[in-house]
Amino acid sequence: MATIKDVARAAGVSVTTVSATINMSAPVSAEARAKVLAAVAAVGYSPNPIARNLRLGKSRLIGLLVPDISSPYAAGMARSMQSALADKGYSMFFSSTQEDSARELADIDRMSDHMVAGLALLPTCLGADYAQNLAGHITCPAVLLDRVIPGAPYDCVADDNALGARMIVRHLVQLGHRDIAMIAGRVGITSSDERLSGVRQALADAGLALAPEFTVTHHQSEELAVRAVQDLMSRSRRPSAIITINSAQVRGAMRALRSMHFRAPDDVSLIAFDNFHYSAGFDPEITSLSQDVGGLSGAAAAMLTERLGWPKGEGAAAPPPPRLVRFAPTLIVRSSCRPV
Amino acid sequence: MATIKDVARAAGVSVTTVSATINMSAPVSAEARAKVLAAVAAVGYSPNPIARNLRLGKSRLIGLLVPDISSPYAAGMARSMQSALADKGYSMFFSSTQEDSARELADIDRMSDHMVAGLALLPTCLGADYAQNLAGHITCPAVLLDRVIPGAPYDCVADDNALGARMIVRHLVQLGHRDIAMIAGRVGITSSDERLSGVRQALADAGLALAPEFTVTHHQSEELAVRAVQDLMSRSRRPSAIITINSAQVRGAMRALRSMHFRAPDDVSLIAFDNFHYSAGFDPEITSLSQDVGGLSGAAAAMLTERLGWPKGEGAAAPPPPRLVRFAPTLIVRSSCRPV
DNA sequence: GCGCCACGTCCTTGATCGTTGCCATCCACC
DNA sequence: GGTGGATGGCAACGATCAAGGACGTGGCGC
Repeated sequence: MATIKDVARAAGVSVTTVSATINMSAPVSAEARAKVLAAVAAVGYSPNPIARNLRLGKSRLIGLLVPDISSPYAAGMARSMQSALADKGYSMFFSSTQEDSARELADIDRMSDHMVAGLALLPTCLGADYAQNLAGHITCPAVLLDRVIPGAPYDCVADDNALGARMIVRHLVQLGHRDIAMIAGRVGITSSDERLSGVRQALADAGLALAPEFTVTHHQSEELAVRAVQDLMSRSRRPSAIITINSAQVRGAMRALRSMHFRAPDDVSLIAFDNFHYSAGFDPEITSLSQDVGGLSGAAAAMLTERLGWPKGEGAAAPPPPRLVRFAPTLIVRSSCRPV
Repeated sequence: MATIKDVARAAGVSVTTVSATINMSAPVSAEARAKVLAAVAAVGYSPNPIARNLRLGKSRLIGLLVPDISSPYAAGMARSMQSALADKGYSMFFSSTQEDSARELADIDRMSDHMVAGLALLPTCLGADYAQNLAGHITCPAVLLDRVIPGAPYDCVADDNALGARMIVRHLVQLGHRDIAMIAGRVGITSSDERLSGVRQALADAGLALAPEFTVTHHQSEELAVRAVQDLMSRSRRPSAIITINSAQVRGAMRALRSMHFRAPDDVSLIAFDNFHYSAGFDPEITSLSQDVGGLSGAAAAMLTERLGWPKGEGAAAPPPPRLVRFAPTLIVRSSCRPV
């Protein structure tokens, strides 16, 4: 490992000159610059980011935390963000927090120890005083993905769930559905809450209502969706359509229907807030909202890097206040919904 | 940020004593230890890993690189490895290389600059002299995931593809299939090559053969699988069963069949080397091999940490030679295959 | 015209970031 | 006096940055 000293020796200049050349932090004569660049090439020098980070007290590292990297939504986010940030010269720290907020906070701490410049967080939203806990651990600019934490001082990118809800409800209502059930997620996760209240509102606008016995809120796992759908479909009065909020629930719903020898859309229509690669492989193919994961990730990366590059100091303009950007989903009509 | 000096001042001892207490690198009296620990708690000290890494020339960081984090296989690996390594106090650097070996090598370099202790790599296996290129960039212990690079000086965990092939072939042959087609992946990726040659061998053992016109090798994308299956199924002589090597190909195969108004297993049986969450949501549910991703990841993490902890120096035993560990898959019989 | 000072440019010396490890020192005890 | 455990001082690790030196140039006063 060649160090800056080796370069200085090879170039016959001081380490400061080498540093100034590389970082363009001070004027260097053309002659000296040429000698330095030649020496850099000759000894195969690449700056040691560890030493630089120590000296500067900051790094070009971004921490990414998601509850479960196995979910297509999180994986898509991770892929796009990593790509976008790598293009801007950032490397990525990663943690799949397994829906465990203690782990999440601990990993944020570890990342902070490594002086990450920023964080991208799909938050677990678990535990009392979650927002406050988070604030106690995050010491750098952060961007929240998918889930809003009201009042938190971070940029946030999210789906336009109210719009998505209107799209879904309009589609179902146009098909004549009135007995609509919804399986939402854990209360307190805004993406789920917004989808639920959006559906409620959209139904109200259409003169309909989401019956309490047709409303399920719980953790969004496949198993619980299986039970929820089995329960819904064994009632004397059954829904004619079921809305789910993510891909795991779609899997669960399909399994539940099959176990009861029901079929979508013959016995019940199925529609989801979340599209995924496999939607098209199901039979029926699942009508679903496609969330703009690429758009979200791009915006998140852009907002984060904007904040990281914000000039500091006396004369500098104040950074923008926390922003919330929403992206419109697209309804992909496939074959899992049919007219009543 | 409290530093070790703050602790030393608060405890009334030297920084050396604080360091010795924390690292247990030298004997410290019970009295001093108590003072140090109290001071650590009082000032809220946490060691600065950057400074430590600089000083020691190594870190507790592991780099993970996969071609595409969106694939369930890679995501499962990432999740398990991150979890296992976090438990041992390692943090994770992450890169989704987008099936681009230049990016892969560049990211390995960046990770090396950050003095990662080890690498976990699901290699792209792309480009001429791939193994040699890799060797030129990897400067720390590494473990290869899923894809073997023959002769490379790294531990490797992989599926037992020969066994998997025998299981698949036995299942199909028992159902009376003789006209079997296989869609493999890019040549040069051992997991694909082994699956193909394993199927060939297993068929040969059963007195059958894989017809050249029923053998497709290409990059393992969904789109190419669509075309391959459309092609296979538009022949005058059609296969009675199709074997695919991964989940993207299953999606493609399902789409192709639907586009031609065929149905599995009525018109053709379908079986896959790779199980995934969504296999059960498909109709038919896909009969597939479940690869032991958890086992693979656990072994990979264990082998890597074993090497990282290997004592160095004169008297120490030599580290083990590169090891290749294979994990047996399980055949999950679902409803996508039927007797001829 | 000469000498001095001021100034700008380019470069170097030396301190520093927080940590660890080598070595010297100190004290108590045999 | 030797031994050995406990502790502190100091120099690194590789980089950046503040301060100041060297040097050439130009303006100005005598």
